[in-house]
Amino acid sequence: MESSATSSIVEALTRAIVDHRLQPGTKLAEQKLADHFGVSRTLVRQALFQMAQNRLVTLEPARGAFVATPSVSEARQVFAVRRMLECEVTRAFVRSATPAKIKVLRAHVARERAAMDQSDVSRRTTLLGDFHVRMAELMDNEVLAQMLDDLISRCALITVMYQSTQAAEHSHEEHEQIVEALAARDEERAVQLMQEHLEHVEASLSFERKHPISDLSFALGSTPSL
Amino acid sequence: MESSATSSIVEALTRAIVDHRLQPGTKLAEQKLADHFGVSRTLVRQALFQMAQNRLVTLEPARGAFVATPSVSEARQVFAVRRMLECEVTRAFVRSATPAKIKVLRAHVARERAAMDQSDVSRRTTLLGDFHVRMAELMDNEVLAQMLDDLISRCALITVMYQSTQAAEHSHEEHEQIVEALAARDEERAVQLMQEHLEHVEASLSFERKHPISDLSFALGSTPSL
DNA sequence: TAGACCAAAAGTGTATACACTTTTGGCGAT
DNA sequence: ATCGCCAAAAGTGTATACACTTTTGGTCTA
Repeated sequence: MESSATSSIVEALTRAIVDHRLQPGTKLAEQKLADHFGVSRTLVRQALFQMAQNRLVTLEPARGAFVATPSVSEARQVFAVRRMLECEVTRAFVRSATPAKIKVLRAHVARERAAMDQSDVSRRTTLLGDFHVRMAELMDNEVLAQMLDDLISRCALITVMYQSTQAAEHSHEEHEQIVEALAARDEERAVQLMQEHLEHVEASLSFERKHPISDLSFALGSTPSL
Repeated sequence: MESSATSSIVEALTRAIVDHRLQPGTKLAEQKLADHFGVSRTLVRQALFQMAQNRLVTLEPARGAFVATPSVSEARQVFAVRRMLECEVTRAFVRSATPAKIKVLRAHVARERAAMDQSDVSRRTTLLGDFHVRMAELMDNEVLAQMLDDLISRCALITVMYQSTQAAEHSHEEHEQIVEALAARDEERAVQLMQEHLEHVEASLSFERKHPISDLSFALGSTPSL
């Protein structure tokens, strides 16, 4: 039932949104998407419904689906939740830290570094978000990991809307510091750094709206059709 | 688009599951539900999809939808997340507490009391869960509130599966204590109580499986059709 | 020229159709 | 009696059809 057709549409659209090839406010017409992916509207509708629950898309009755445009207030709320949740995740991580887990995080940060050096913007954004998901995954708590994954994809959309581009390097450095504190099993420092990191990310958002137009077919042009 | 037809199906099914009129493992056949609600399979499918994302329903490819049967491990994960999140919610609540907010919580606890006294099992279960959602709502954070709402409906399912019936009274008393600590703005005590409360609830789960069969039309019998 | 109005086009919301998969149940063989 | 096998029934997955709503764009009027 959870046919992979629908999920690959979700993934393609999600990537397009998170990579800001589809800008907030863009209309997502069902038939056009269906044509593009070579399927019927049925599957597209399922995908859009699903994405509406993730808040990456908003549905307006009888008017259709649009890439979500999170408000400033929503952005602040998302970050407030992340601070609550991730500080505790950090705390719990230190308690259950093992050399193997630290190694995974170090490897991840190294990949961030590589993406930075290559100025691969899309991959960089993804990896910076994934750092936080990795931590959650390492706690052996699926529920937690999926929750953070949702929150962070919403953050990606917020970031796209509001983040000035040069903040990435700063985020990466803070990730490195956090990993070192985790490796040292310095709980208070790790929590403190995580808290500050999230505050920095939130503070770096500019909260002034950019232009919300975009061409649908162009944005999805490079996507494998189905 | 987010037609209220679909959402009322979701609500009806959700209540039926949370009130354990539909037991975990019950097959949810699309055509039967469609007949019952007087709509086409299309809308039922949308509803089931949505509920699958909330983890109240699981979808097995080509086999259909079933009321979820959360594993013991998933139950523990959900509670672990709740402990992380709700301790922080409690902390933040104390900081932003006002007499008006305390009043809302007291009123809620009073409603719990009433449901207890009337032995209204279904309402009691709902209210005991809602206490935690109320707190989140009072923080003026929609994102947080909805997140907790999701977690708690999963808990309702878990509770149905694993909770011994007499634990409700205990939960209610603990809610009262928590509210008093919040009213006294005693942050550490409130957090401590919340933490213990969630530990008690988790500890009270018996983790031995009950019988998973059920008759679909019967369970939904009292539901308004569409 | 600006604005209101209306018909055509485009698009969404729901139902239905149909292919394909799983389940069911009976029949024959061991 | 039990197991395996196969055909019928039931059910899911996707596409299409059609009614109804919104949008578009042009014409008529002031």
